[in-house]
Amino acid sequence: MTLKEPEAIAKSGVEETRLRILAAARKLYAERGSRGTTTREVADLAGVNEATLFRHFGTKQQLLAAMYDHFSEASAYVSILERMLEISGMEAQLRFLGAEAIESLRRKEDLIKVSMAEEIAFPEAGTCAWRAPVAGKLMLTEYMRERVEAGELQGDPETLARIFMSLFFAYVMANRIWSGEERPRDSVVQTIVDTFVNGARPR
Amino acid sequence: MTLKEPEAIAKSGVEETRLRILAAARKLYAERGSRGTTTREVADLAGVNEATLFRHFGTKQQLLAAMYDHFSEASAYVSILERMLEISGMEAQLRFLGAEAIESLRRKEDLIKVSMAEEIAFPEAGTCAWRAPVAGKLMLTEYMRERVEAGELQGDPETLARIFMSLFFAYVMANRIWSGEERPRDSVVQTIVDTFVNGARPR
DNA sequence: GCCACATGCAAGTACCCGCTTGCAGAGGTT
DNA sequence: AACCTCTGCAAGCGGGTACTTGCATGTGGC
Repeated sequence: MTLKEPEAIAKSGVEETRLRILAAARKLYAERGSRGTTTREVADLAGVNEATLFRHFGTKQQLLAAMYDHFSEASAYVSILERMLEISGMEAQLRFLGAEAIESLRRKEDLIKVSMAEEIAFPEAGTCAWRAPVAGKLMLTEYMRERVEAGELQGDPETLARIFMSLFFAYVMANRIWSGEERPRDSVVQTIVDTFVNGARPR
Repeated sequence: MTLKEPEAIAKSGVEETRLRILAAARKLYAERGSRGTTTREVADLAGVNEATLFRHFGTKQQLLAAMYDHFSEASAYVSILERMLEISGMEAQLRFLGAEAIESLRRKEDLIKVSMAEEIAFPEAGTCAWRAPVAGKLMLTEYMRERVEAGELQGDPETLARIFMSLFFAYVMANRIWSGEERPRDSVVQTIVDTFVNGARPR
């Protein structure tokens, strides 16, 4: 612990402080929006002095941007796609993808709602929060194109991708409002994918 | 203009003031959220003194509630359902419904986003803003039940209703984020309804 | 021992916001 | 003319908020 990586130890403390602040910001911003949350509250929740918060991030808006950036998980989508392709059978692949989409959306539901509301006032944050879903849609469009060319699906690939994602997007976003009873996740995924692939017409 | 309806003339002026304030509140709240908007700004945009705003609505929160209440159009759904039932053929009915849903959602997109972001901080407003969609889903569930009993569709009616509405909900909400090119509305409706009824599998 | 640095602490600045108040004018009613 | 109601205007109150500053403390590296 003496001379390996000069400022690593100090940095690790610094980094942990940063992370605590970012986590606190996410929690409070998600609950009340960035405008409904004071920097003092964020600092308190992070167990940090307000001055420290400003020394790290400079501005409340820069803190917001840093938060979106840190929690966007844009890279996660690639690994999901890779794991999906290891599964055989289109419907099983789509079910896997749907389940992952629900998990991902649910994890970021709070951020998405905040960014929706603040996208006009603070557009950078909006684009940042949406970066991952947009990337996901691009990859899914490519997948749909292959399915269509293979004769397994029909229609415009981009529209298919959008419809597919819409189903899960709306399921998560509107869950609290529309839900009667909460159904188990796998059953929901099964129903949605089945309807997407086969439609609602009786067979 | 002398003695018909004693305070009607005065009231009409009063009513117009109220409406101007409500419209201004909607515009600004939609742009920046209720917390991001000051009562002074609302009053200015309405061309009204701030004191007048408070004399009308008492509190900023009461203004917000009054705004949701005024713009919710909860009654519109009944007439849409009635007009839909005059059309013959399930797919044509669903296309009509989808087109109306897009129009209605687009008109209220701003309010929905505001209420989404504020539903935790101010739940009453949320329920108020969602009253109309919830009522619409109930009616649509009933419709789906009839289609299923008639053998025209299969599945759980409530789930079918939810899937159907989700498709249009997400289409409007995520339009700005996902859109490549804007497609004509009727074409979009056609594609979505067709996929809902027949699925994406080639025929 | 000394330096560099991250942090806590306390106080403060300069503004902003929701909301109130008192007064005055304008319009219509009786 | 007397009155009532709606409104504008200007000032202000109390509290909050983003952000700053100066100083003290502790910790690890040289």
